[in-house]
Amino acid sequence: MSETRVDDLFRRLKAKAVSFELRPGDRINEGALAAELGASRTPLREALNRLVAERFFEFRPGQGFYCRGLEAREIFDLFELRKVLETAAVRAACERASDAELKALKTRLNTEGLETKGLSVAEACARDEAFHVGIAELGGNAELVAQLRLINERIRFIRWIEMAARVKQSKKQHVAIMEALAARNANKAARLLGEHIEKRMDQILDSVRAGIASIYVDGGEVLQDRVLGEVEA
Amino acid sequence: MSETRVDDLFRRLKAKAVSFELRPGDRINEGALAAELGASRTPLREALNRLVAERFFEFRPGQGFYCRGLEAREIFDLFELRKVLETAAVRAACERASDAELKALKTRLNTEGLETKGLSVAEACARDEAFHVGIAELGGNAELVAQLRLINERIRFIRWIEMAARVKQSKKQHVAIMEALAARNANKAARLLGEHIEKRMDQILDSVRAGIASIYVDGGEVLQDRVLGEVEA
DNA sequence: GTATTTCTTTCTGTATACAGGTTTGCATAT
DNA sequence: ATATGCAAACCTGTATACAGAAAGAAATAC
Repeated sequence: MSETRVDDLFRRLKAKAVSFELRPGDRINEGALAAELGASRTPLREALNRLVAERFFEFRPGQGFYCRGLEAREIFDLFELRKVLETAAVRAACERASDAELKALKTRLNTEGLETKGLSVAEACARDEAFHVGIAELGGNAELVAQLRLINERIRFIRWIEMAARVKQSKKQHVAIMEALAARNANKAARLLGEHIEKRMDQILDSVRAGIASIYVDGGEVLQDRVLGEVEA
Repeated sequence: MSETRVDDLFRRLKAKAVSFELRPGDRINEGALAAELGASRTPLREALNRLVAERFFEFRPGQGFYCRGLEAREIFDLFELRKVLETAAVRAACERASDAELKALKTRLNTEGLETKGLSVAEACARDEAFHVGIAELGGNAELVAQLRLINERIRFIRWIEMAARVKQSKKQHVAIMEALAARNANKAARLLGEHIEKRMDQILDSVRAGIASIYVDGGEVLQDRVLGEVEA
């Protein structure tokens, strides 16, 4: 058996939760959802239990499963945590990465990391994430990378918001980070990366508010498919 | 319903996995384990699925669930990650914690954090963890704390080993860290805490080796119940 | 004696059934 | 009109049943 039904449900449910296609606080009707996804309740509940552990759903005894909320505080903490992990990883990368690895990352950034024109929000965001995860991987700590990946999934919706709303200046910052990393200047790389991630609380608050609006107006699925225009520098 | 059977199984299975009462690589026989725990396979599998997400078990399609391994590399990465999180948290605590919170932590350290004589390994280790988590909580990032707690569970066995094997000098270090924290000296607190956590790779390797021995000799359950003697300074 | 194949047994993967609790809607009373 | 109590519908929590795959054993061929 190459992929089990639980794994399939797990992925599909996570996608729904990441994009808030299931809205914050929504109670899950197991029977209905199982029917919709073409499975029975047993594997559905197994997948949901995994997702509870990953914080995409919560479980209330006697009441079943609920979609995660969208709390500004939680998002803020996750961004801060992301900054902690990524700055530590880039320092480690400055020490540990091989020249070949650094060169490969730089090449990847140049070939697929800088041009967002014509991409969907989801694709552009995926490339942004890929660069950041790419740095983290050079730090050589697999647990840190796994943790970062999980955090990225939980804040992805907010990054979609910011990507769609704001003109992006992150490309230049990415280049600058890459340069500091290539020069193995740990302090500079960590400082640049930290500043790059750092968002002011009210900005996250804005994004959360915009997120809630987008969820309840569009249904949320539209956002990720919006195509980025020429304007973005 | 106050506690569901899945939650109960979840806790009990996690305890077994933390202490390696289920040995690394052991295949789980669902029927047998369910009978042993007085439940049926359905809630057992739900609990196991949560624990897969928390990395205490792994799942191989068509073969079922396996107890996690005990890999030196993974332990090393987790210790490094713990250092990253805790040093970041103590810096945040220096900035954000209230005087009252700092005082309360210091009191707790003095009343229950320093005297290990007569305690079991598990109890002494729990107090050590409590102090570290207490610092992290003052940093004010709930996600970081949750992550740290999970890491602590995954490396608890190694800390038992080290607690049981080595004379502990950590008390003095705890006091010094607490002093730097109370003085809100972020750099010093972070440096001391980082050094306190840092283990050399070969030391972890030793502990992992000792752990594997202990698992297959004692069955592993004995270790945590050993009582600490007078010797430990 | 070793390797290979087949057969048997066992266990997993999932559906379904059923009991008990929870929610919801309605009716009644204040 | 709002609150309270009752009843019906629904949904969750868990056990069990069954099909199909994997592991193991036995037998045969080399």
